[in-house]
Amino acid sequence: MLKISELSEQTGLSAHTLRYYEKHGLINASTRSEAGYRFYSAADVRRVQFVKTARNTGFSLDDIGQLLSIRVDKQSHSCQEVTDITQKKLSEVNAKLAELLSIQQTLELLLESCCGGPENATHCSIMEALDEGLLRDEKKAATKGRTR
Amino acid sequence: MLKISELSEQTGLSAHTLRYYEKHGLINASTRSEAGYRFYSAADVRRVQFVKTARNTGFSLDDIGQLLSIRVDKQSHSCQEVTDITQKKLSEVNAKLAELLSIQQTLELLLESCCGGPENATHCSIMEALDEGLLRDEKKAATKGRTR
DNA sequence: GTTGACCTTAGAGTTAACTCTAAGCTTATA
DNA sequence: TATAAGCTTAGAGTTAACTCTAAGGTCAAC
Repeated sequence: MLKISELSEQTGLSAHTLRYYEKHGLINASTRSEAGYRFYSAADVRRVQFVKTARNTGFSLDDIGQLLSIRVDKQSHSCQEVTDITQKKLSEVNAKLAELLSIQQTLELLLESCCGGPENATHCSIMEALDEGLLRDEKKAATKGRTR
Repeated sequence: MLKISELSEQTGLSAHTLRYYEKHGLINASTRSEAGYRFYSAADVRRVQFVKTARNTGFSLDDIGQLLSIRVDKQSHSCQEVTDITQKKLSEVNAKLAELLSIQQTLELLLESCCGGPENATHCSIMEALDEGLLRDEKKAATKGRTR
């Protein structure tokens, strides 16, 4: 049986976070001392590690709540329920990735366009691009054609 | 001169958001009516559009505050200041991308490993992987070798 | 002159996942 | 036995960027 500080050490989660997870119904100490101190069994530790792994895999605490309720009674749940949760998360991740990749590309283009030197920013092409809404790069390519 | 609702329509930002940006020092209505109504000039509108573009490019409101203070006095600032802000943002984006790509890969592996069917989750490989900390895939490859 | 749409402000609420604080027990060590 | 480290709870604070509410003033139209 581990005290909360020992569980914290084993899992790398702070005691605060462990209590927070408990308050949100994700984990529990299967016993308490007379004085109310939490004591964690080996099964408790495995559950906490499950939560940590799921967290590292990008699942929200809400998702993890669902996964845990499947975990404690696997017979009553299907693989499809598990893949549904996983697929939903993957879709979210893919959406976020698409957004970030677009931003990354824009930032790289901006950095390429600017000298980055000590001269003053009067003609800074990053500032100009932001002023013109970025997209005008294409729209104005014919009309104005300013690059670099 | 535009009223706030008209500016909202032109920019796609809600009147609430425009007031929020003002409260945080990003924008301003250059004049007010006697009754206190905000009126935005063409220059005001361009500034708001700059903010919106920068926002779409991933910059935080804090970053944008810095960019705006360069924008109003370009002579006193260098291109390097602008690229520094941009580079910092790109680094953040790259870090986030790396994290998300790793999560994406993990989720894809999980989905590949599971049948996703209506059978019960007793032997669900996603649940098993989360139970075992995912990484054990490699570590245990020699000892146990459970895959699929 | 009275609706109704629009404007104002200050300030509270939202989201997610912590993170920290305060006030007060408990336990181990010297 | 006294001190310090560690535990308890309830609840507040943090972050970012909104988003909404309440209470009330203004303005154009009928």
